[in-house]
Amino acid sequence: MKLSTKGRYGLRAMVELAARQGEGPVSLSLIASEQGVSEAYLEQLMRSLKGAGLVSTARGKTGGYLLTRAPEAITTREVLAALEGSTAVADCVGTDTSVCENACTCAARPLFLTLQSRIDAVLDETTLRDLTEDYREQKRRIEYAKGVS
Amino acid sequence: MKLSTKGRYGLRAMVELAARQGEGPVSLSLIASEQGVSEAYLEQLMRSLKGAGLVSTARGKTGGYLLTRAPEAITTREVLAALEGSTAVADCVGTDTSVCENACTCAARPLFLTLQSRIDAVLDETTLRDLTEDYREQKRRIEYAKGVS
DNA sequence: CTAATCACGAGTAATTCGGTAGGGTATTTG
DNA sequence: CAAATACCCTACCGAATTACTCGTGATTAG
Repeated sequence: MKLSTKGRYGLRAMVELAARQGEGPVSLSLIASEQGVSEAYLEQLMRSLKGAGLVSTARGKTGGYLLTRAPEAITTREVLAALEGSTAVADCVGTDTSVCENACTCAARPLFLTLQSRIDAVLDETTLRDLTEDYREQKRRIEYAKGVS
Repeated sequence: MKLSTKGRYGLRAMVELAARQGEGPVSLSLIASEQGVSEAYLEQLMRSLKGAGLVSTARGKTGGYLLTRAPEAITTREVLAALEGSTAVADCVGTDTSVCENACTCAARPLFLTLQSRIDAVLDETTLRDLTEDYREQKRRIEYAKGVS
Protein backbone atom coordinates (compact mmCIF):
# COMPACT_ATOMS: atom_id res chain seq x y z
CA MET A 1 0.00 0.00 0.00
CA LYS A 2 2.89 2.34 0.60
CA LEU A 3 3.93 5.00 -1.88
CA SER A 4 7.54 4.84 -3.02
CA THR A 5 10.06 7.66 -2.76
CA LYS A 6 9.41 8.37 -6.40
CA GLY A 7 5.90 9.48 -5.62
CA ARG A 8 6.84 11.40 -2.50
CA TYR A 9 9.90 13.19 -3.88
CA GLY A 10 8.28 13.92 -7.20
CA LEU A 11 5.22 15.37 -5.55
CA ARG A 12 7.39 17.64 -3.43
CA ALA A 13 9.32 18.78 -6.47
CA MET A 14 6.07 19.66 -8.20
CA VAL A 15 4.95 21.69 -5.20
CA GLU A 16 8.27 23.53 -5.25
CA LEU A 17 7.71 24.28 -8.91
CA ALA A 18 4.19 25.47 -8.23
CA ALA A 19 5.39 27.72 -5.42
CA ARG A 20 7.89 29.35 -7.77
CA GLN A 21 5.58 29.85 -10.69
CA GLY A 22 6.32 33.07 -12.57
CA GLU A 23 10.00 33.05 -11.61
CA GLY A 24 10.98 31.45 -14.91
CA PRO A 25 12.69 28.06 -15.28
CA VAL A 26 13.61 26.47 -11.96
CA SER A 27 16.88 24.53 -12.06
CA LEU A 28 17.24 20.97 -10.91
CA SER A 29 19.91 21.92 -8.38
CA LEU A 30 17.59 24.41 -6.70
CA ILE A 31 14.72 21.96 -6.41
CA ALA A 32 17.05 19.26 -5.17
CA SER A 33 18.67 21.38 -2.47
CA GLU A 34 15.36 22.91 -1.40
CA GLN A 35 13.71 19.52 -1.01
CA GLY A 36 16.76 17.63 0.19
CA VAL A 37 16.94 15.07 -2.60
CA SER A 38 19.91 13.90 -4.67
CA GLU A 39 20.19 15.78 -7.95
CA ALA A 40 20.90 12.68 -10.02
CA TYR A 41 17.92 10.82 -8.64
CA LEU A 42 15.56 13.74 -8.94
CA GLU A 43 16.50 14.16 -12.56
CA GLN A 44 15.04 10.75 -13.34
CA LEU A 45 11.80 11.69 -11.69
CA MET A 46 11.63 14.96 -13.61
CA ARG A 47 12.03 13.02 -16.82
CA SER A 48 9.01 10.89 -15.96
CA LEU A 49 7.05 14.05 -15.26
CA LYS A 50 8.16 15.53 -18.55
CA GLY A 51 7.17 12.36 -20.38
CA ALA A 52 3.72 12.68 -18.88
CA GLY A 53 3.51 16.25 -20.14
CA LEU A 54 3.27 17.78 -16.68
CA VAL A 55 6.46 19.83 -16.91
CA SER A 56 8.41 21.39 -19.75
CA THR A 57 12.10 22.17 -19.79
CA ALA A 58 14.41 24.94 -20.89
CA ARG A 59 17.98 23.98 -21.68
CA GLY A 60 21.13 26.06 -21.50
CA LYS A 61 22.62 28.23 -18.88
CA THR A 62 19.45 29.73 -17.42
CA GLY A 63 17.48 26.59 -18.02
CA GLY A 64 15.28 24.56 -15.72
CA TYR A 65 11.81 23.13 -15.29
CA LEU A 66 8.37 24.69 -15.65
CA LEU A 67 4.83 23.50 -15.05
CA THR A 68 2.91 23.15 -18.31
CA ARG A 69 -0.36 24.10 -16.66
CA ALA A 70 -1.54 26.23 -13.76
CA PRO A 71 -1.08 24.52 -10.34
CA GLU A 72 -4.85 24.31 -9.86
CA ALA A 73 -5.11 22.40 -13.14
CA ILE A 74 -2.69 19.66 -12.13
CA THR A 75 -4.09 16.96 -9.88
CA THR A 76 -2.02 14.89 -7.51
CA ARG A 77 -3.36 11.82 -9.23
CA GLU A 78 -1.72 12.83 -12.49
CA VAL A 79 1.55 13.41 -10.71
CA LEU A 80 1.50 10.10 -8.87
CA ALA A 81 0.41 8.18 -11.95
CA ALA A 82 3.31 9.65 -13.90
CA LEU A 83 5.80 8.63 -11.23
CA GLU A 84 4.48 5.34 -9.96
CA GLY A 85 3.03 4.10 -13.23
CA SER A 86 -0.46 3.86 -11.82
CA THR A 87 -2.38 4.57 -8.65
CA ALA A 88 -4.14 1.19 -8.75
CA VAL A 89 -4.21 -0.85 -5.55
CA ALA A 90 -4.48 -4.06 -7.58
CA ASP A 91 -3.98 -4.96 -11.21
CA CYS A 92 -7.61 -5.99 -11.56
CA VAL A 93 -8.86 -2.44 -10.88
CA GLY A 94 -6.25 -0.58 -12.91
CA THR A 95 -6.47 1.07 -16.28
CA ASP A 96 -5.33 -2.10 -17.99
CA THR A 97 -8.58 -4.02 -18.14
CA SER A 98 -7.05 -6.96 -19.98
CA VAL A 99 -6.06 -8.46 -16.64
CA CYS A 100 -8.84 -10.23 -14.76
CA GLU A 101 -11.64 -8.10 -16.30
CA ASN A 102 -15.12 -9.27 -15.29
CA ALA A 103 -14.50 -12.99 -15.35
CA CYS A 104 -12.47 -12.51 -12.19
CA THR A 105 -13.52 -14.85 -9.41
CA CYS A 106 -11.54 -12.88 -6.90
CA ALA A 107 -13.42 -12.66 -3.63
CA ALA A 108 -11.82 -9.36 -2.73
CA ARG A 109 -12.49 -7.46 -5.92
CA PRO A 110 -15.56 -5.56 -4.69
CA LEU A 111 -13.44 -4.14 -1.89
CA PHE A 112 -10.68 -3.12 -4.25
CA LEU A 113 -13.14 -1.37 -6.52
CA THR A 114 -14.63 0.86 -3.86
CA LEU A 115 -11.23 1.44 -2.32
CA GLN A 116 -9.85 2.51 -5.66
CA SER A 117 -12.68 4.89 -6.43
CA ARG A 118 -12.31 6.61 -3.06
CA ILE A 119 -8.56 6.95 -3.43
CA ASP A 120 -8.85 8.37 -6.92
CA ALA A 121 -11.51 10.79 -5.73
CA VAL A 122 -9.15 12.29 -3.16
CA LEU A 123 -6.27 12.44 -5.61
CA ASP A 124 -8.44 13.97 -8.31
CA GLU A 125 -9.79 16.70 -6.12
CA THR A 126 -6.44 17.65 -4.62
CA THR A 127 -4.41 19.88 -6.93
CA LEU A 128 -0.92 21.29 -6.68
CA ARG A 129 -2.44 24.59 -5.66
CA ASP A 130 -3.95 23.06 -2.55
CA LEU A 131 -0.61 21.65 -1.51
CA THR A 132 1.24 24.84 -2.36
CA GLU A 133 -0.93 26.87 -0.02
CA ASP A 134 -0.13 24.53 2.84
CA TYR A 135 3.53 24.63 1.92
CA ARG A 136 3.72 28.42 1.91
CA GLU A 137 1.90 28.58 5.22
CA GLN A 138 4.39 26.13 6.67
CA LYS A 139 7.36 28.10 5.42
CA ARG A 140 5.95 31.31 6.94
CA ARG A 141 5.63 29.67 10.33
CA ILE A 142 9.20 28.47 10.16
CA GLU A 143 10.50 31.92 9.22
CA TYR A 144 8.51 33.43 12.08
CA ALA A 145 9.92 30.92 14.55
CA LYS A 146 13.43 31.80 13.42
CA GLY A 147 12.80 35.50 14.00
CA VAL A 148 11.58 34.88 17.55
CA SER A 149 14.35 32.60 18.72
CA MET B 1 0.36 1.95 -3.76
CA LYS B 2 -0.26 -1.62 -4.80
CA LEU B 3 -1.27 -4.32 -2.35
CA SER B 4 1.00 -7.35 -2.29
CA THR B 5 -0.10 -10.90 -2.90
CA LYS B 6 -0.07 -11.41 0.84
CA GLY B 7 -2.93 -8.99 1.24
CA ARG B 8 -4.86 -10.26 -1.74
CA TYR B 9 -4.47 -13.98 -1.08
CA GLY B 10 -4.97 -13.63 2.64
CA LEU B 11 -8.15 -11.66 2.16
CA ARG B 12 -9.50 -14.28 -0.18
CA ALA B 13 -8.67 -17.02 2.27
CA MET B 14 -10.55 -15.16 4.97
CA VAL B 15 -13.59 -14.85 2.73
CA GLU B 16 -13.47 -18.56 2.04
CA LEU B 17 -13.35 -19.19 5.77
CA ALA B 18 -16.27 -16.82 6.33
CA ALA B 19 -18.29 -18.53 3.61
CA ARG B 20 -17.76 -21.90 5.30
CA GLN B 21 -18.50 -20.84 8.82
CA GLY B 22 -20.28 -23.54 10.79
CA GLU B 23 -18.71 -26.35 8.78
CA GLY B 24 -16.00 -26.89 11.37
CA PRO B 25 -12.27 -26.48 10.76
CA VAL B 26 -11.42 -25.75 7.13
CA SER B 27 -8.20 -27.36 5.95
CA LEU B 28 -5.39 -25.48 4.27
CA SER B 29 -5.57 -27.72 1.20
CA LEU B 30 -9.23 -26.89 0.67
CA ILE B 31 -8.70 -23.15 0.95
CA ALA B 32 -5.67 -23.30 -1.30
CA SER B 33 -7.37 -25.29 -4.06
CA GLU B 34 -10.55 -23.26 -3.84
CA GLN B 35 -8.70 -19.99 -4.16
CA GLY B 36 -5.97 -21.20 -6.49
CA VAL B 37 -3.03 -20.45 -4.24
CA SER B 38 -0.05 -22.61 -3.36
CA GLU B 39 -0.56 -24.49 -0.12
CA ALA B 40 2.92 -23.82 1.22
CA TYR B 41 2.66 -20.12 0.64
CA LEU B 42 -0.83 -19.81 2.03
CA GLU B 43 0.30 -21.48 5.21
CA GLN B 44 2.61 -18.59 5.96
CA LEU B 45 -0.20 -16.14 5.50
CA MET B 46 -2.44 -18.13 7.80
CA ARG B 47 0.29 -17.99 10.40
CA SER B 48 0.25 -14.22 10.26
CA LEU B 49 -3.51 -14.21 10.58
CA LYS B 50 -3.30 -16.54 13.53
CA GLY B 51 -0.68 -14.34 15.14
CA ALA B 52 -3.04 -11.40 14.83
CA GLY B 53 -5.76 -13.41 16.54
CA LEU B 54 -8.08 -13.42 13.56
CA VAL B 55 -8.14 -17.18 13.09
CA SER B 56 -7.68 -20.13 15.38
CA THR B 57 -6.51 -23.58 14.41
CA ALA B 58 -7.30 -27.20 15.13
CA ARG B 59 -4.47 -29.65 14.67
CA GLY B 60 -4.64 -33.31 13.80
CA LYS B 61 -6.49 -35.26 11.18
CA THR B 62 -9.69 -33.26 10.95
CA GLY B 63 -7.91 -30.05 11.70
CA GLY B 64 -7.99 -26.74 9.94
CA TYR B 65 -8.66 -23.05 10.39
CA LEU B 66 -11.55 -21.19 11.96
CA LEU B 67 -12.48 -17.53 12.32
CA THR B 68 -12.25 -16.36 15.91
CA ARG B 69 -15.09 -13.89 15.46
CA ALA B 70 -18.22 -13.58 13.36
CA PRO B 71 -17.52 -12.41 9.76
CA GLU B 72 -19.34 -9.12 10.38
CA ALA B 73 -17.02 -8.44 13.32
CA ILE B 74 -13.83 -8.73 11.28
CA THR B 75 -12.91 -5.70 9.19
CA THR B 76 -10.83 -5.85 6.06
CA ARG B 77 -8.49 -3.36 7.66
CA GLU B 78 -7.64 -5.81 10.41
CA VAL B 79 -6.94 -8.51 7.86
CA LEU B 80 -4.73 -6.32 5.70
CA ALA B 81 -2.87 -4.90 8.68
CA ALA B 82 -2.12 -8.44 9.88
CA LEU B 83 -0.75 -9.42 6.48
CA GLU B 84 0.95 -6.28 5.23
CA GLY B 85 2.08 -4.93 8.58
CA SER B 86 0.19 -1.69 8.17
CA THR B 87 -2.20 0.00 5.80
CA ALA B 88 -0.26 3.31 5.87
CA VAL B 89 0.46 5.00 2.53
CA ALA B 90 3.53 6.72 4.02
CA ASP B 91 5.56 6.31 7.19
CA CYS B 92 4.66 9.80 8.34
CA VAL B 93 0.97 8.93 8.60
CA GLY B 94 1.34 5.47 10.10
CA THR B 95 0.86 4.23 13.63
CA ASP B 96 4.50 4.87 14.43
CA THR B 97 4.42 8.61 15.10
CA SER B 98 8.12 8.75 15.96
CA VAL B 99 8.90 9.25 12.28
CA CYS B 100 8.43 12.76 10.95
CA GLU B 101 5.75 13.73 13.53
CA ASN B 102 4.63 17.36 13.23
CA ALA B 103 8.00 18.97 12.56
CA CYS B 104 7.79 17.41 9.12
CA THR B 105 8.36 19.97 6.38
CA CYS B 106 7.05 17.59 3.77
CA ALA B 107 4.94 19.45 1.22
CA ALA B 108 2.81 16.42 0.52
CA ARG B 109 1.84 15.46 4.04
CA PRO B 110 -1.61 17.11 4.04
CA LEU B 111 -2.51 14.98 1.03
CA PHE B 112 -1.27 11.81 2.68
CA LEU B 113 -3.29 12.51 5.80
CA THR B 114 -6.63 12.87 4.04
CA LEU B 115 -5.83 9.98 1.75
CA GLN B 116 -5.06 7.76 4.70
CA SER B 117 -8.21 8.63 6.58
CA ARG B 118 -10.39 7.87 3.56
CA ILE B 119 -8.67 4.57 2.92
CA ASP B 120 -9.01 3.49 6.52
CA ALA B 121 -12.65 4.51 6.50
CA VAL B 122 -13.41 2.14 3.63
CA LEU B 123 -11.40 -0.68 5.15
CA ASP B 124 -13.01 -0.20 8.55
CA GLU B 125 -16.55 -0.24 7.25
CA THR B 126 -16.07 -3.25 4.99
CA THR B 127 -16.29 -6.53 6.88
CA LEU B 128 -15.79 -10.11 5.82
CA ARG B 129 -19.55 -10.51 5.76
CA ASP B 130 -19.88 -7.89 3.03
CA LEU B 131 -17.34 -9.67 0.88
CA THR B 132 -18.82 -13.08 1.58
CA GLU B 133 -22.20 -12.03 0.27
CA ASP B 134 -20.68 -10.90 -3.00
CA TYR B 135 -18.68 -14.10 -3.18
CA ARG B 136 -21.68 -16.35 -2.72
CA GLU B 137 -23.61 -14.38 -5.31
CA GLN B 138 -20.76 -14.82 -7.73
CA LYS B 139 -20.54 -18.55 -7.15
CA ARG B 140 -24.28 -18.91 -7.75
CA ARG B 141 -23.97 -17.16 -11.09
CA ILE B 142 -21.16 -19.45 -12.12
CA GLU B 143 -23.06 -22.58 -11.13
CA TYR B 144 -26.07 -21.36 -13.09
CA ALA B 145 -23.97 -20.69 -16.18
CA LYS B 146 -22.59 -24.22 -15.99
CA GLY B 147 -26.08 -25.69 -15.83
CA VAL B 148 -27.15 -23.80 -18.96
CA SER B 149 -24.20 -24.60 -21.17
C1' DC C 1 -0.05 -47.38 13.82
C1' DT C 2 -0.77 -44.18 10.15
C1' DA C 3 -2.56 -40.90 7.40
C1' DA C 4 -3.89 -36.30 7.44
C1' DT C 5 -3.38 -32.14 9.30
C1' DC C 6 -1.05 -27.80 11.29
C1' DA C 7 3.81 -25.63 12.97
C1' DC C 8 8.06 -23.64 12.11
C1' DG C 9 12.45 -22.18 10.29
C1' DA C 10 15.48 -21.81 6.53
C1' DG C 11 16.50 -21.02 1.94
C1' DT C 12 16.01 -18.90 -2.68
C1' DA C 13 14.96 -16.89 -7.21
C1' DA C 14 13.08 -12.80 -9.04
C1' DT C 15 11.83 -8.24 -8.68
C1' DT C 16 11.67 -3.66 -7.04
C1' DC C 17 13.74 0.21 -4.63
C1' DG C 18 16.68 3.76 -4.19
C1' DG C 19 19.86 5.35 -5.83
C1' DT C 20 25.08 6.36 -8.46
C1' DA C 21 28.23 7.08 -12.46
C1' DG C 22 29.39 9.01 -16.45
C1' DG C 23 28.99 10.43 -20.90
C1' DG C 24 26.30 13.42 -24.34
C1' DT C 25 23.74 17.51 -26.08
C1' DA C 26 21.73 22.13 -26.09
C1' DT C 27 21.96 27.00 -24.78
C1' DT C 28 23.65 31.16 -22.93
C1' DT C 29 27.03 34.39 -21.22
C1' DG C 30 31.24 36.79 -21.83
C1' DC D 1 34.20 31.18 -30.38
C1' DA D 2 34.69 29.12 -25.84
C1' DA D 3 33.49 27.94 -21.42
C1' DA D 4 30.15 27.26 -18.19
C1' DT D 5 25.76 25.71 -17.01
C1' DA D 6 22.11 23.56 -17.62
C1' DC D 7 19.15 19.26 -19.27
C1' DC D 8 19.36 14.28 -21.68
C1' DC D 9 20.16 9.46 -21.55
C1' DT D 10 21.84 4.77 -20.55
C1' DA D 11 23.65 1.63 -17.70
C1' DC D 12 24.65 -0.37 -13.55
C1' DC D 13 24.55 -1.70 -8.57
C1' DG D 14 23.70 -2.98 -3.70
C1' DA D 15 20.14 -3.74 -0.55
C1' DA D 16 15.67 -4.82 0.53
C1' DT D 17 11.40 -6.92 -0.40
C1' DT D 18 8.39 -10.24 -2.64
C1' DA D 19 6.80 -14.46 -3.50
C1' DC D 20 7.51 -18.29 -2.94
C1' DT D 21 9.54 -23.60 -1.80
C1' DC D 22 11.31 -27.28 1.19
C1' DG D 23 12.22 -30.11 4.99
C1' DT D 24 11.18 -31.60 9.36
C1' DG D 25 8.47 -32.04 13.26
C1' DA D 26 4.21 -32.13 16.28
C1' DT D 27 -0.69 -33.44 16.83
C1' DT D 28 -4.88 -36.05 16.43
C1' DA D 29 -8.82 -39.07 14.35
C1' DG D 30 -9.78 -43.39 12.94
